[in-house]
Amino acid sequence: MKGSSMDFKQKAADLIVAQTNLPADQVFGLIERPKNAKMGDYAFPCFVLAKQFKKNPAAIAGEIAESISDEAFAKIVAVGPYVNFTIDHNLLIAQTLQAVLKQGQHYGDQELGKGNVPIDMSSPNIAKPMSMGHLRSTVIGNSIAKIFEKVGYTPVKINYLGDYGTQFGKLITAYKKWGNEADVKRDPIHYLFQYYVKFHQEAEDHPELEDEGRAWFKKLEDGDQEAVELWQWFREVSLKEFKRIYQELGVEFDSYNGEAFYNDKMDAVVEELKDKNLLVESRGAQVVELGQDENPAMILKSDGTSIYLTRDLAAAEWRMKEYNFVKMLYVVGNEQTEHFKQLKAVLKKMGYDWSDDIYHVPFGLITQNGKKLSTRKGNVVFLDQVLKDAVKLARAQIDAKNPSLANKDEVAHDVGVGAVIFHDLKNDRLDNFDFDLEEVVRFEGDTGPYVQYTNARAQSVLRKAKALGKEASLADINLDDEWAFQTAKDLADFPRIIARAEEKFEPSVVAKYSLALAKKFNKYYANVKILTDDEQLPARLALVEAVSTVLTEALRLLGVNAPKEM
RNA sequence: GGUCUGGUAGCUCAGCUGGAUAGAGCAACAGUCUUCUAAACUGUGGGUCCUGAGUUCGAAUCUCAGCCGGAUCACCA
Repeated sequence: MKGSSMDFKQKAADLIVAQTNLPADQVFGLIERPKNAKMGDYAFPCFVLAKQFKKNPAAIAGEIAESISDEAFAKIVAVGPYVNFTIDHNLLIAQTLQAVLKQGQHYGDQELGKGNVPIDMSSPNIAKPMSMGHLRSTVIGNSIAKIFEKVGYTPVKINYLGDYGTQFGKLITAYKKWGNEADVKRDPIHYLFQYYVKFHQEAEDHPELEDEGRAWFKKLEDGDQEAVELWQWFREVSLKEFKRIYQELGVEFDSYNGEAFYNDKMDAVVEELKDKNLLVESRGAQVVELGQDENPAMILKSDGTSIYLTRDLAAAEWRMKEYNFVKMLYVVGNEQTEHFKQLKAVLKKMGYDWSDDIYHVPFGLITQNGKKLSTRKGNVVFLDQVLKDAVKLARAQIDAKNPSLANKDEVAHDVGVGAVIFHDLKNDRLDNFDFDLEEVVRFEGDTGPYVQYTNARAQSVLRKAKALGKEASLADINLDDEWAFQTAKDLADFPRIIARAEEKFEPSVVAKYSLALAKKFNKYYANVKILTDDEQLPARLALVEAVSTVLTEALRLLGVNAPKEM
């Protein structure tokens, strides 16, 4: 934590402790940041001391402020009941820039834990297009993986594909009735999805279709050659399509073990539950009782077939054996909260204490025009289309703003896709939002492109400096303007921001931070002429370089590229 | 109805383990490009922090109750 503002807060706490004999951790906890920067950088409220010393807080603050001093602080004064500390600005700037430039992209790396952390994420269904909902799971999971990696863990990104289940019986039925091979080969997801939607429409008037679907699924389960071949084909072409989109998003997986992978592992779980006397018959089904107020966890339906909880139990056990995880995360919509409660509860009953290491990382629902998206009704927002539109808009923006840019297509991709990803990550995971393309693909204000643009400007300055034969230096830093200080203070916060994002499984913490830092730097840029040739030029360049380093790293943690020009 | 979750500016949202005049972005209006990329910066207007009690020296933040919205409540995933 060397070089961060942690040092200063700790220092302030130490000074208070030495003077008051209050417990160190209490003092540290009480120290806050004044909302108004003019008040100083840290403040210690003296209310708690009022009773102890039987004096009014303002008087106590005055006495404390007068009796302590330290070279780390330019000013320590009492304002009302507060002892306000003003950091030696240049000291903080110098320390922070030193830390960032020396550590480069590793600035902010920490050892908060270690071991494997499987992250169950994305998990689209075969033969269905990826929607904005899958985008959320994908980008949130991807970002959490990067954040966990930065603090010492080894993330394992698992794409738990929806590649099995009764819907494949329906799909086979639909394909055989209305489909043809050429269409599927040409545009697999599009046509397969069309068949699927048509099946549901037709089934409303012709319920016998459902029976046909069930029959085909039975055949699939029994290993019927035609059924298995069709299923494999559907899976293969779908996966190929998904991988294309993942490439667009810059997301890679460590495992594509989907639902089908666990088909042969469920019987063992059912046996285990029986052996442990946890299975009870209820209304013809086999369940695990979870207590008075809880719904029982269904393991086998009344027709004897398994259900997704059964499969998830098998998957959890298998993953424990395979990865010996220290934590396991499921990045799945909040509508499945109950399911994961049950999953954890059943594992606990089975005697697995590692159930406590499983976390459901839920996220809010995306609607369109206020209505819930429904795959079956064909009311979806296709992720593929959104990305295409975003890139196209970004390209138009470049043509308008920077027509001489060299690699326009590449940058348009980074900016367009970056805008979509950033938009999804900047708000609290649990917030619901209504999909609106214009809103998602914005380039101004609190957006990904704003952060990217800020970085591009910083890079531009560094390029120009290099052309002039100037470069950043940590020697003799003496930046005394307020904008530089505010920027440096944010830079110093980066390690703590990452720690908080990890603790809360919350990429938005990093996204908001990147916006705040970009804003501070833009003010600096607007008010300070960086490339003035004086003795502080190397110091200013050090600040610019540090900002670019941290912005780039923050964006990387979000899964967003940071082009050097745009 | 039970459980979970949310209610902050016209809109979308920040506000960390309670602390000093409640903050951004968008939208509106007014400025700033012969000067490091104006995808930026500056300024103006805009708020009963859902309501009511309680805890506290101090509450947007914690507790309880109520109102409103969302999710969910075993044989889909």
